[in-house]
Amino acid sequence: MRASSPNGRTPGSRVSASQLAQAPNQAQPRGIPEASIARLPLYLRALQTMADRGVTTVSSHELAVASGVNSAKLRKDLSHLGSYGTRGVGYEVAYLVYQISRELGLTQDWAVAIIGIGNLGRALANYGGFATRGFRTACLIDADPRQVGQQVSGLVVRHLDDLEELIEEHRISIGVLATPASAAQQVADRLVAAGVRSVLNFAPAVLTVPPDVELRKVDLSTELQILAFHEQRRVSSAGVSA
Amino acid sequence: MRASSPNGRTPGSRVSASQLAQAPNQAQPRGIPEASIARLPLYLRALQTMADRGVTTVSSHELAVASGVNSAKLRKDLSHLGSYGTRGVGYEVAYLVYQISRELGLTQDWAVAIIGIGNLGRALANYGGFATRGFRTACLIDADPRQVGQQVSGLVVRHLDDLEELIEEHRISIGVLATPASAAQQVADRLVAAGVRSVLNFAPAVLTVPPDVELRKVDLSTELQILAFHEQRRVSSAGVSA
DNA sequence: CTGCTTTTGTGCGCGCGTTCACAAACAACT
DNA sequence: AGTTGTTTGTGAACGCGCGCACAAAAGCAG
Repeated sequence: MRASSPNGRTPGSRVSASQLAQAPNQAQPRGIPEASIARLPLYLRALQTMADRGVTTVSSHELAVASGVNSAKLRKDLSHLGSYGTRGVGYEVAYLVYQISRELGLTQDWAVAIIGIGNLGRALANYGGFATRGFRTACLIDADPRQVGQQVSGLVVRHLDDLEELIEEHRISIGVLATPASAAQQVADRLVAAGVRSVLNFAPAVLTVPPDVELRKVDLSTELQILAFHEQRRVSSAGVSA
Repeated sequence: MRASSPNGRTPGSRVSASQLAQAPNQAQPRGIPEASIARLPLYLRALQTMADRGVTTVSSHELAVASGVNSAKLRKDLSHLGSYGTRGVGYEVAYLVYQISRELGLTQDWAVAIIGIGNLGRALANYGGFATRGFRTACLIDADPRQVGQQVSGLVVRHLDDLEELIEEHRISIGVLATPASAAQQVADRLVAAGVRSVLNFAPAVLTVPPDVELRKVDLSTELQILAFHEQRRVSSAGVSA
């Protein structure tokens, strides 16, 4: 086996104002740490893989290795959603899958709208990982008249003008922004105004949304730049390979 | 103006074993905190936008607002790469752009290989954000014979069999994995064996790499699941809107 | 040259998250 | 039933990162 990968971090930046400086961060009914929540999808995927292989029971150590995290961290994460393990045995895979799915809200289906049907938007529309995890891509929206009317992944691309109407019609709860950076804030504003309170932003722009809107951001080039930093440090500290 | 977005987090999970438990984490020559590095690309983008608008000088507060972070945090981040500000005035935009670029290693160009030319791989290949930031997509690789030979974004897709050869030929330093989850580990192994020490993984799989390889992960569906969690909590704590 | 304003750079405290380490709990076996 | 072995759940310590708040520094005005 290879070296373990013990160090997981929050995957994706939470940009929402869920814990402002002056907000006393009042204890929620079920206060699961944000860092734990970010790892639940990881566990869920590992568990589903195991379930597919017919595994019925798993220890914290096995699941930790499969998820690439520390086993103590894993147990603490799971303990936040109740005591679903049996000491001396481990966890029942199927039951744990259900509990995590329930906690993440994946037992219901969420209607997702993708705005910006460029290369990335099209990739997201075709991405199978959404549908299998309780997310339903309900509508595709673009501002370019040449895109409108085209069929992508079984859906007809609609025009940005109809955004508000489409959101209400399809009961969209999550908006995915794959627009150019210049249009992102404007579209985000309209999404928020139309009632969407969860936004996933792929556009390379800093967005501002009201505090009650959850905004997450994925920046592809940022990731590459962080890699470049480490690569560069390696090169400069070692010798330059001519 | 809108509500500020004060809370930035590490954008993307660092999965590499750069700080193992027993490793004493020896002080590097230039020990810039990982959290700071992750924000540098953010500052850089804001600064370049300002430079394009002709702004020559910027205060920490202005730049902080444009980047969506706290101004003290911003100053501390910048202080890690030297004292490039003038008290009472601010920072010179052009000089700061240069310093951050240099620190991130963006003054040299990095050859990137994208493996897996499906929807996502194609989107990445066409993504303009890479080229403008010092990254050069040097080759596209796929295992599917039907993809091989096709032209995508000005490059001909090559077969996975030639991976090692292509990496050496193009002096690839960064590998981007956009393969199905089932193939990701196998390809990662070959990348590492061929000398690639920076890997960006888009496949929904937990990869294991040697400790000296920097592995970062972007998981699209994980982000959606985290959004779903918050959305669900909102729904369950408030009343259900019939 | 002196005093006032602005903005950087940073010392310090605080809170969160991670990890170790151990006791409680359960199964299996004699 | 008692004993042994395994694994969970968690108390406690540690370290990192964030943000406040302030002193040092630079410009500017008179």
